[in-house]
Amino acid sequence: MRNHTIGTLTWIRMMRFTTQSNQLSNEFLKRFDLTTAQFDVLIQIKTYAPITQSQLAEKVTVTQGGMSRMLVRLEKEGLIERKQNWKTKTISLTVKGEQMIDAATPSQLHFQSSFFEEALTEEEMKALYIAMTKIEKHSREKKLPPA
Amino acid sequence: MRNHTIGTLTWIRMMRFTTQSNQLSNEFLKRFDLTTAQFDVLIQIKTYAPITQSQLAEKVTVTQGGMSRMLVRLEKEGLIERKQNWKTKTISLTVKGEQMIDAATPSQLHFQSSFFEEALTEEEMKALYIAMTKIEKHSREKKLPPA
DNA sequence: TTTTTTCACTTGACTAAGCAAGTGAATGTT
DNA sequence: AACATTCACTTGCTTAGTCAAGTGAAAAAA
Repeated sequence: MRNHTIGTLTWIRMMRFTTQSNQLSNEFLKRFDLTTAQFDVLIQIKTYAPITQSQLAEKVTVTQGGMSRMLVRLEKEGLIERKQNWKTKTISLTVKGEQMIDAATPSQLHFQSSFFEEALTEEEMKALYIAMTKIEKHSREKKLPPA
Repeated sequence: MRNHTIGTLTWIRMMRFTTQSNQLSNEFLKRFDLTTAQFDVLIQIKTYAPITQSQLAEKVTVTQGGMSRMLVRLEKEGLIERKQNWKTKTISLTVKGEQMIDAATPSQLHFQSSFFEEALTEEEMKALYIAMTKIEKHSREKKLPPA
């Protein structure tokens, strides 16, 4: 089991880190009665409202089905509103939703950054940012190798 | 909504990338009848067997409950065996499980690396590896800030 | 020896997501 | 006008995971 190249080691460290940091983030957001996934969706709505479900799904890398369910939960909690508009549903925040996201945003963004800021130097962070930008873009365009 | 520092931007790119790459990875592993989560668990078992459930859970950053469920599925598929040993259950691969993981490992590891290798230079990859090692370690030790 | 504690694992109720089939309204086609 | 297509969204079934309460057997305490 020494097939592990620098690439595969990076991959598993990144996977472990994201699950770990997601868990901590969820724990952190409990004080605002939100989950990481909900925070992510709400902040997109706040930025782009009014927006349709499919556009929203695209922005957070989720299928339409997943988005449909997420929005049902958020609507049940009274954080968002959906209006039927021609054949589209337009999504926007309720007052309650706006208050929650505004309350949570500063500390949550700060918490997210702290994972990097506490472990890296200024230059390392810049390099990491550039690398992630490239990798993320590449992965969006990547296609499966043939079987 | 311009609270976005380099840290928060890095965070969301990394999150988007990992979900994206997980999805592609799942699609890729379909040809071996596996999911990414299953591959991850099986390779740990192959490396560390015989191992207990809690140790395994720790290794893949999952709760004991989550591991219990995962192993039930893998056992139902006939990929692993669990033996009651004193109060512990010891997990090991079946022949079928061993065959599957051996068949999938080379291409899956190569596929994982390709996300980085195709988008970065040699130096960038090294720097990324070092950064991820630091960050991952830091996140394991990180504690929640006080409310 | 009985009782309590501890420990490894399981389970019920839940969030989150995927895929694929289904629904229902608007728009095109014949 | 009647039928077919497209499009945005929903829904059933499944994997994957969380938390917290529950189980059952071994070890420690009474």
